[in-house]
Amino acid sequence: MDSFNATHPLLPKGEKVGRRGLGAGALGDDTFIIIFAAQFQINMYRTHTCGELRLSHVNKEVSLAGWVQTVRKFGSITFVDLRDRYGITQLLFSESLNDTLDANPLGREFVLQVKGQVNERSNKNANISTGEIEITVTAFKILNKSAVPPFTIQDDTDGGDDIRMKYRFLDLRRNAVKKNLELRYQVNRSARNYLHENNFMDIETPFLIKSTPEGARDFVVPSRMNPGQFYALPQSPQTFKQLLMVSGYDRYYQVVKCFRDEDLRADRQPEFTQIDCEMAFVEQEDIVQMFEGLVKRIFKDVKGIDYTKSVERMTWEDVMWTFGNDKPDIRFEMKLCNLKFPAHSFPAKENISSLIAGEFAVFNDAESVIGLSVPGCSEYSRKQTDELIEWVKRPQIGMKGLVFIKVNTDGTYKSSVDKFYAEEQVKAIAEAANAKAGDLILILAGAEERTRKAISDLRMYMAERLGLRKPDEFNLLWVIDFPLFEYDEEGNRWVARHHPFTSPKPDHIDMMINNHPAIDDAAKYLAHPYAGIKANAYDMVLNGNEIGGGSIRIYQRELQEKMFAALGMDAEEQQHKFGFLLGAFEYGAPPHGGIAFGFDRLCAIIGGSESIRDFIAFPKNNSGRDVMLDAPATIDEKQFEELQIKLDLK
RNA sequence: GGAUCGGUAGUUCAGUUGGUUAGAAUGCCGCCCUGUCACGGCGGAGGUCGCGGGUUCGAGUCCCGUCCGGUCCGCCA
Repeated sequence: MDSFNATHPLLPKGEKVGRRGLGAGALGDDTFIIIFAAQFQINMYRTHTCGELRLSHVNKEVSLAGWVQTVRKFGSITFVDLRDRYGITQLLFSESLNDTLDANPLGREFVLQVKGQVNERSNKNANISTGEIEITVTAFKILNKSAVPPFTIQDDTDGGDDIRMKYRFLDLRRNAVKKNLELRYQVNRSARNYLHENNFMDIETPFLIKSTPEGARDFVVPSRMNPGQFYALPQSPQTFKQLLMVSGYDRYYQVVKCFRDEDLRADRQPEFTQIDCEMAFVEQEDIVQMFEGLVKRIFKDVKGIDYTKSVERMTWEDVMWTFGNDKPDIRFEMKLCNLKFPAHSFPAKENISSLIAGEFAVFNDAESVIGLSVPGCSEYSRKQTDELIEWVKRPQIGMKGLVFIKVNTDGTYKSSVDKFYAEEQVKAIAEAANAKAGDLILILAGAEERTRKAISDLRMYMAERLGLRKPDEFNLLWVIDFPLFEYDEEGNRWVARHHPFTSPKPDHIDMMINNHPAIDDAAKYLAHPYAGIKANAYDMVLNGNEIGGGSIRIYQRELQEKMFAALGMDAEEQQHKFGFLLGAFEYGAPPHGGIAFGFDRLCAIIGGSESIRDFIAFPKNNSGRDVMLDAPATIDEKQFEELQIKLDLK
């Protein structure tokens, strides 16, 4: 079995192993990055990695270890591609090893150690970095066999998502996944370097904390030592980082797991990672500048992009008005034309509904009528416009129909409402929509909230169709001045839009304190003074994705109590849930604020992918399951007994 | 909680209006091959058509239920 000749030393005589780089690189030096590792002598198993050898190594005696990618038998010689994390090196087994190979056949994914000489290839392969050389094997040892993998370990694998997730440890061997994890690590390093250089301190906060069911559902963990009681896993380290500010650690950060027991999406996992940051003695402007710097640094370090332009800022009202969405993609224009809207939604805006005055009942009956000018689509065929109509009728969008106006290049107009409006009127609408010759104007009508969301979705859909969402283009945006409150129609109460620790704009504090929160009629909520209170909150948006959000916090006990009260929490409940924080605010809490970035999502966007699962080593599936572990699972009877818990499943 | 698409060989998929023995590619196994690198050539094995029920002379195909997976809505301070 053992084809490796033990009497042969692994290495040429006199050469020492392994101390050249590993210690200095991996342990101490901040400049250590992935690619350098390939240049270190590794250890007793190998002198080089599979991505390392070049023409300059010719004639060297080396040993390599890795996985068998392919075996190509060619008469009496055999080529083997040996793969490790760093690359692929071709091995040549010549005729003299045939008998040994026959006795010890190699298969895909076998773990192999070889010793041999580096030789220049007669036929070079320009596709791989080691393509100019090969190893003429003198001895080999099968370190471990492998079962035939259920899918091919190649860039273009034949495996589907399901099987790859079940065998994720094999999937992770593939370049396509590996480069995503490398990118994730680079983003991590870049962020940590930037924050370290700016005097931020990484402080760990606990994972076993108390459940405070505001917002998302908590994951809970039963306590054996305290029967009947439960820990919760943190949705974020929010209160801890605020306490750290009270403690004087004025610049804190953590790359930290957060947990939310809500349904999943392609870009949502039950456990996910945030770059969580907090600063003391800051105003919004300090945060904005510091963390623009962070994202720009990541662009520079990871993508080599110099993001020199200033980051745009828009208020929440402006983005909702202009794009219908609080995380607009501003890589392209396509601004909305608000033809009709309820007075309460955007008080400062002039109503131009006279433009659509006429006999068209759909517009007349609608609360809102919003248009969108799509560049260069006036030539759309009947089939194409029908396609768009079908698209908005899908249940996810839920509109009843779609009105379009073609602004022809010859200056004429053709619309689906020609019989209701004179050409002059159509022209006026087109001008209001800022349409140019050759554009196609799409108009939706209906209830304000739904229509605004639908037109925003349509805007993204059209941009996608037109190829305007370029994955290699990055456009940052700060959305500021969010509403402090949001009305929860189901619970018939006001809830914090960001979280209850977010401070109101100073001018709006009076408004918050002097208006009782109770409201009987949900329909009245938009007219309620709370609807107009703005928060010191900000989101960072990248290419139509919210990548980070934060706020300047409340740091005075009295104001925090008013805030809790506004959310319907009486003094007793406040004390029970957040007594520790209110107490801390009495002992010299400094003004402070912070931000948290969705690390997985940031990596996915920078990596040009829609799904964050590609950037997580061991992700959960759509139902929150780990299909590799088959978790969650039931637990032993003994464990239930220890916890003093009895199941009573409905 | 809801909508929608899918489940056929180890894997990725095709499979007509319901009709003979369910196919292809790839992977796997065997033999041949001294410059391959998506090697090539010849041969072979491999199927509970997710599961259960129904309609029918006959079901991979139609119907009902169920399980699993993808995407989305609700939800995600």
